[in-house]
Amino acid sequence: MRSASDDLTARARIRDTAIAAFARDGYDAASLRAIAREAGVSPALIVHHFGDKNALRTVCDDYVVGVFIDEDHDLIVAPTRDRIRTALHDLERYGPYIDYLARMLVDGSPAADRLFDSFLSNTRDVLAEQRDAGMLEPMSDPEMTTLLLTLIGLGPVVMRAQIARTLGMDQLSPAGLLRTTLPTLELLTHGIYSTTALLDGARDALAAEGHTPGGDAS
Amino acid sequence: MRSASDDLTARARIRDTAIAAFARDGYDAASLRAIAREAGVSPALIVHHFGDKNALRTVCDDYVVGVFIDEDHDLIVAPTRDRIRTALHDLERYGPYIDYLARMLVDGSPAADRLFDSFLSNTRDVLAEQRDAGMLEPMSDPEMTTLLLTLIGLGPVVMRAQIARTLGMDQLSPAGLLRTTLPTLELLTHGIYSTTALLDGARDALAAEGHTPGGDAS
DNA sequence: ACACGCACTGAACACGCGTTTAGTCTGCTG
DNA sequence: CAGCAGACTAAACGCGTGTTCAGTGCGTGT
Repeated sequence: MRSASDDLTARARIRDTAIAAFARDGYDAASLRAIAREAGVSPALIVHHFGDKNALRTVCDDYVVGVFIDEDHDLIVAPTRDRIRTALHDLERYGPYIDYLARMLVDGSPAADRLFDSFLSNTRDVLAEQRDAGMLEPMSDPEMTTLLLTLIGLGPVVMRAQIARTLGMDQLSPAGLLRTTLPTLELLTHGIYSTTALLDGARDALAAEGHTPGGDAS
Repeated sequence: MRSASDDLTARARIRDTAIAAFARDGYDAASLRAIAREAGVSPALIVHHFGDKNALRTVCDDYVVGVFIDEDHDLIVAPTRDRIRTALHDLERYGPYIDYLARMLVDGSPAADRLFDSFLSNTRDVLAEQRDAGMLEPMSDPEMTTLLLTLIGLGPVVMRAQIARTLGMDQLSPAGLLRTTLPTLELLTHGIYSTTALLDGARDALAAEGHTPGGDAS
């Protein structure tokens, strides 16, 4: 388990260890001493390389953000035939950082904001692309729908542990992904309701509240 | 600000203060001393009443779980005309505990498991009811869809801060709720895709992987 | 060979933490 | 009134934390 990381510089090894520790235990509960022990260095060396614990966190944040932002990844929406394969491949690449990402998103660090915005605009781009291709239903509030879809993509990431417990398997394992794909796509293409009664009712109710629909039905 | 809680017993005041502090700062970062100061008591009194910090946490967990579970609430799925009103009312009731709930769900405390299971089975019940009423599209994997819908309901709760930042308003405010309702219902009744190409593609791809659909198309 | 720089360490420091202890005050019960 | 019980506190204890400090050893350039 150590041989793989022996060739890394101590600085990189500390960073990787810290990312794992922060993801596993949370920022507060992960002590410099524990990280140092795990990385095979002294606590003082961490300070020597990074300044202080908070700076180490920032470096980890930026690194993880880089992993998720660097390349164009459509992790979130609409896997088609070959996308499924790439998703399975991406698993290995993103796997170690998923839990870190989850903690970032709820802790509300500045880096998390950047990341969320990036996911959001990625969703927006994919949606625009699909709209141009004539694949989309009209929607009353495209921006809000974009946000909604981003949340739907991120929800499983953030609540990964709960899903794993419920499902009896990791949703981010190959098997879990396969099980998730079909119901998700069904939801996105049919919705779940065969009647528009609920939607119509809400439209009426909102109109009665004096609410005017937000966007254009493109 | 204190007059409202002066009539509470010290024990209840400590519990309420602790819930707010845990929600705001997280369990680790919220110190007994800070909670005590905020509640106007000595740290020792907290120990006197609750035993230790972890027991205090358990009491808070149970209390919050009770708030969300006690009564039948369909916070998650399908607001229709009058449900919108009750949702707005529920806001005040659940508001103070939303952030606490969010932290529970990602920290993975045992109480969170109970809560998640309760939400899940609530979603399942609502779905079964609607299926009996003939309102639902057929779905290939009902249990997985139930999980998906629960996640969709909980996602905005857990990532409340990100949404508020993106939207420029609290999504759990009346205005935010109104803005969210319509796009959500649109998604649930139409989906977003006007073509079944993506879904069909995924079905083919999954079949090629040797995957057989999970549930019955009821 | 020497000196400089840099990765690195062990020991210590101050601090805040959860918790304990010993004790005070108050209100009730006999 | 005595005495008990329980709410409540000030002070202290031990500990683990992030951080600092003084120093060691090694590799490199001169």
